[in-house]
Amino acid sequence: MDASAPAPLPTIPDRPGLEGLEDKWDAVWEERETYRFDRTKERVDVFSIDTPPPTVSGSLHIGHVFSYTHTDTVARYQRMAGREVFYPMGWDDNGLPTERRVQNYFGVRCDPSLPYEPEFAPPADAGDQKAINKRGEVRVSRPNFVELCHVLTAEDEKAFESLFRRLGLSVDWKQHYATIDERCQQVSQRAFLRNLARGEAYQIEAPSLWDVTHRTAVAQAELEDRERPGAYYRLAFHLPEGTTGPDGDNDLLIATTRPELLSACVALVANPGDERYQPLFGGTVTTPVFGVEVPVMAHELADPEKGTGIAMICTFGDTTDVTWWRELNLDVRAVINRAGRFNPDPPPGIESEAGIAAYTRLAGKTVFSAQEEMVEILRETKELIGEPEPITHPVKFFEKGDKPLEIVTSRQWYIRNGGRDSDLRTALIGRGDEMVWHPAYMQTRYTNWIDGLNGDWLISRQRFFGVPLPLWYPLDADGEPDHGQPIVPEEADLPVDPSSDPAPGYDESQRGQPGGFIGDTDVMDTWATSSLTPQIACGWEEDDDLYARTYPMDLRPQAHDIIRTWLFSTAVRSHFEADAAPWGHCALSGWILDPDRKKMSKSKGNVVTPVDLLDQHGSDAVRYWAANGRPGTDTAFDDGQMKIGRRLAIKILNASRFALGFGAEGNAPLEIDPAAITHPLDQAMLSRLGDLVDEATRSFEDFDYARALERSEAWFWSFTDNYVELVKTRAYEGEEPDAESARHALRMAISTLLRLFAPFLPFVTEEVWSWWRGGSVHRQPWPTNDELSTGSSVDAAVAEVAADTLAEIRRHKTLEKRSLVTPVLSCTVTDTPQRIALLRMAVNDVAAAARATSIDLMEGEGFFVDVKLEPAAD
RNA sequence: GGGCGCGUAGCUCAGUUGGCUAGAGCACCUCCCUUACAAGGAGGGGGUCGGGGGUUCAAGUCCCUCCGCGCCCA
Repeated sequence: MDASAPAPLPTIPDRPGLEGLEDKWDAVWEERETYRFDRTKERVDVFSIDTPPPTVSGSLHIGHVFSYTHTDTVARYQRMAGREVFYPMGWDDNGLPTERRVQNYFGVRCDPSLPYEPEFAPPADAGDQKAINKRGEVRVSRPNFVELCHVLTAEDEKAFESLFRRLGLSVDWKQHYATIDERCQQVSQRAFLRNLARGEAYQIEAPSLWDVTHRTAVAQAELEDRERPGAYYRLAFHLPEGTTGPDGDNDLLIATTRPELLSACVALVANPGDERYQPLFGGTVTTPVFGVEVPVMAHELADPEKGTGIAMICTFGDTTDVTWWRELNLDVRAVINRAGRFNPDPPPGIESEAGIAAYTRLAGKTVFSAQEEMVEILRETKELIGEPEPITHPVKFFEKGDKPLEIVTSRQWYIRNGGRDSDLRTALIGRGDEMVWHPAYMQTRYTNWIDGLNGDWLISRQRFFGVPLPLWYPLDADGEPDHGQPIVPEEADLPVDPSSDPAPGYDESQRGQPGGFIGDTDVMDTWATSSLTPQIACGWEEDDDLYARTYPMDLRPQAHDIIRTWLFSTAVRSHFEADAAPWGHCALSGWILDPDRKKMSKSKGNVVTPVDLLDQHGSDAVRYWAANGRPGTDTAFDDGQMKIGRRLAIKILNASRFALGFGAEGNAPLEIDPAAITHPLDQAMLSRLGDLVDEATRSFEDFDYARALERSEAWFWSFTDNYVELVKTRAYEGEEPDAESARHALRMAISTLLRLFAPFLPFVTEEVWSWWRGGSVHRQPWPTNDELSTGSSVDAAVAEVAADTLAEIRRHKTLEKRSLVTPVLSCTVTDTPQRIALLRMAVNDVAAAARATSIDLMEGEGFFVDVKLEPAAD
């Protein structure tokens, strides 16, 4: 194995550089299988990582480099710390972004009712927008569409893999998956069928959030609020003859932002404590224009402060309407269809001639124009009171949509997630306690999200590119489907596509025929598949041996904005499937904040891509910047940090060249013999290095890679500025055994430092390691304090006292504006007896580094250095 | 409106269970070609730690409150 490979004869380059290291070492690592997972290792020795599969149809951006580097530093540490790292890579190509891209690129449209065409070839004019516009879209079956998705995503995946290799991710590239590939579909469908069999998945006809552009249902987790201008319209409802309302007349004013839904009004509602409306509860009023009699109800959710304090309930204007409708057992008066337009016929209850006439003016209109029309009608009937009052208010959108969501009633599939079941909710919140959160406060977001759920997880989508729901429905003698009796496939037959595969027990010719079957045309939500990445990566139900060695996984790294979606849904699936938390740790990375980036791209006319950054600064330098971003913390894009990282890498090259130069001309490998390290200053330095190793190890065990880097870096610069300068003369020309002590200590320090930096700067550390050591630095054991022991009990403060003294002499020279090589004629150091005793052990090194022939030591009260320099030449 | 996070030098940020004169890097200024490194080195200036109050022998750190910024949820 790598770790025990024999050390080669040293080859220290004269002018070491960083250029070309990425390509060189990526090829070597691949060839030597440096990061290959050894699946003979037992679970206890494995560290498995549930890598986020990036959306390949999106563009590569600097955020990928940022968070994936964080994970890689941890992976590399764990590998060196002796765990066998299971680090697969997945690609997320399932879902709407890919669907759009494939449609546009190939000029095709998916039609799930079409049968699969085995001979279908991708259109020859793919990518040629003009030609596609000319010929128009070609309709293809869903399996053919999915094939096209594979063709295009394969290209995208290459770009991602290339970037990630270049970045030096220590991924095992033999282990990979794509969320639309056959294996993932199989896992996704199998998990769904098991949910179904256990009653965790169910279908129901219910109002659900609906995006009219994409014509699909969406889940609560996919919502976002956007501020939109709107207005309060005050409408006059009419009280029964002879009664008066709070305003003392026969009318009852309600304020609404959606007057167009008046025809869908099924009740009015006010807060039970609202004295203005208490006399009306239990009674009825008549709607303006349509003349429908609706009840006046009381409900806690009605806000007395909002509008006139009484609201109209419509089926359905928003999610509160759904709650009221459900809890108050109201009628349905649906008016908006799946295209976001008003139905052709008035809803039940509208019977008056005037009402029907008014509705006819709305029929077929979009929500937007229906509102204009409705307001016009209300003006005509003088039932719009006063002028609309403009406001801005939050409106719910599908996160990928650009029109406000509507609510329509449809048959959809759900997976239970605690949104309607407090026991399950408690259990899922409890799963959060089984994971260690990095940083810890991120768990609050998880808990809060679950606490705020108000329904189960809607997983069916009326889209094409996704994993199909593995279901068929029998058709009765009239050709009507019986949704209550779904037909499921055998697990052995997965994956299935019900739009092209016949239902078990039926023949394809019976599709759509009375007495035959139809396939469910829906696909599952993307998250319904990506919530199974631990099962997918670990070989659930297809490779029990691998599964036993890797699941539950050790680490889920991800961005904090998708706790509510990816993290939570994964916890749901593992809870049901394995009765376990999916991981022991989850690490949430922050975002890249870059207010100036837009400016840059505007003024310079080009966007900085990750590949450009790697080209410009080198991978180690970019990784250095990324690794400085603390767990969970948003970080500014800063190419200044990349320059510093580059400098650090160069410094490592040069310091190593110096430290390893002694004895490198010989015909033997360089040795590190702790017994040869006899000088107190060398022993003190290594003792301090041991402290650093302890701290870096603690930090990494706590997933705080940024601290490990910061401390190692600070230590290293101090090492080169002080220790290296102090021992330089002794190492070059000192007497034995002191000279050998310095040389062995330098080698031991470099060996340790290379390993401490290896997780951050994999290329430069590997390069230097190859000069004089065998195997890959990335397969070496993580350094320990023990291995740095020289068996001495020297007070490590020797190193500080010597460095302090040297610094004073340097300061003196600098303030005199003299070169640091200016000879010191005489020098007297006064310090406390303890410190003088320590300094005495290293005073020869200090004198040599200071260019002093001798240094006098005096015991006194405090630290003072008296220096006389050789007079300047002129 | 609720929850979470943040506010420390011109900039980007460290600062652990409260504990010496609050740190680093970048930027700025001065000096230095010194055989690992000028893609370097030595030094210097720069902060009432967002405001106020409290606890304590001691507060950047703990508590309260206010202000500002960001994210999530209603």
